[in-house]
Amino acid sequence: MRPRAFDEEQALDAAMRVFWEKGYEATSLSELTEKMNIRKPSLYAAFGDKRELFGRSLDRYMAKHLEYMKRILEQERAVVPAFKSLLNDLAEGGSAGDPALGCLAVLTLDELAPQEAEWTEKAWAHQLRLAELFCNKIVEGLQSGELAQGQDAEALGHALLASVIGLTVMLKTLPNAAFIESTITGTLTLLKEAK
Amino acid sequence: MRPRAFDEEQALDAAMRVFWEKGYEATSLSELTEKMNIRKPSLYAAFGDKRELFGRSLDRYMAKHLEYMKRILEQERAVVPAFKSLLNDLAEGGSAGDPALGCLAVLTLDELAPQEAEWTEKAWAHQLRLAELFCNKIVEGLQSGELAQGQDAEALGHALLASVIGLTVMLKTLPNAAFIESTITGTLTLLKEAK
DNA sequence: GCCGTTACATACCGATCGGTACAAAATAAA
DNA sequence: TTTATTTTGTACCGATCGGTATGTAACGGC
Repeated sequence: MRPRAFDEEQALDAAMRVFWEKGYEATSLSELTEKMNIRKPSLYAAFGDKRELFGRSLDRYMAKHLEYMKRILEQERAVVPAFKSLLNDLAEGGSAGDPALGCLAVLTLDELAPQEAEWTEKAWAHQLRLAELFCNKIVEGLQSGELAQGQDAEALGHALLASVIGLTVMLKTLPNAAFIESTITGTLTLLKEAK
Repeated sequence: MRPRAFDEEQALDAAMRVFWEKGYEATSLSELTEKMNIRKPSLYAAFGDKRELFGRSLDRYMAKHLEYMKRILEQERAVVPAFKSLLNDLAEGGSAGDPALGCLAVLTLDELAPQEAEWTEKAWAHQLRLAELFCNKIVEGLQSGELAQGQDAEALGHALLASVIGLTVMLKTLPNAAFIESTITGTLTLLKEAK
């Protein structure tokens, strides 16, 4: 039989990027086929309809994003420097190199909740995984003695998640660097180091 | 001449509510006219096109929202209880009584940035006003001696803004109350009280 | 070579999108 | 009561939306 003339993963990456930039509603089939460089029947044969394609794009995004966050937190042993580099990395555009892109999972929550339960639940599950990541890192810091005792790891992890989400949204408008830097400084005071 | 058969402010409120629930792209003229209870020619005569109507809805939202935030922060003299009640109020749905509604200004940033510069700048200006509100409140706390000295009011104010934005997005998916409570607890540790 | 099967590009579908032409209805001014 | 002016409801506009029917091109198996 005739083989695919396009690479499926590559096309999916292109679709993910468009959804990431524009969100679900503002993304048209025309733009998708253009950026994916395939025609509509090929798209429907390979990915189903627009909804299904978005679902797969979102899954792909979250998998990559989770790995990315994990890697950054693991690169630094110490907790505070780890979160510091995570926030700074966000401010510099993260894996995509563009701070104004924001986060597809956050955009999904904001744009599609509470109407599209299936996707917002997926996107929220991703946030829960991030929260767990953060909490674990903080627990490490408490056990190693880097962080001052008596802090609520779960509360701090959740608060850091909220901060990361907020910072991501802020960055979409490209506010001045000083504002972002100051926001990061303030956020990091959440974590009290042992003296 | 023939007078208007509808109340303009009331219609604008209805429009604001629809945009608030669905965002700009997912809101159709049909739904707008239905919820505003007017026909399309009346809408266009009174508000211009969809873009203009959204602009006026956003302005109205931001004005109300800013007043609302001001009022909450002013109700409590002390800084920490003030922010505590602000965050709890957010979690209970704020002025609209529905946590899942989120914030129209945040949705505008997330959905329309960086494509629609005019609106994202407006929505960002609103965040700056909120940041100033937060910073001022913190400065008060530092001057009154409620807060421990040596804290960076600006950094904390900005970090609180990020937290509020993040929390707002979280609430759109109605996660369980314990998670939210824990997030609020963690966020409030940003503010260190004098002993 | 041929055949069966699959992917391809073109051209098209009904529905809905944002937006408007038009004429009837309602009022204030004269 | 007439007239000038504005709003209203209906019915419609071209464009674009997401999605598909159809015929042809490109391959693997034989």
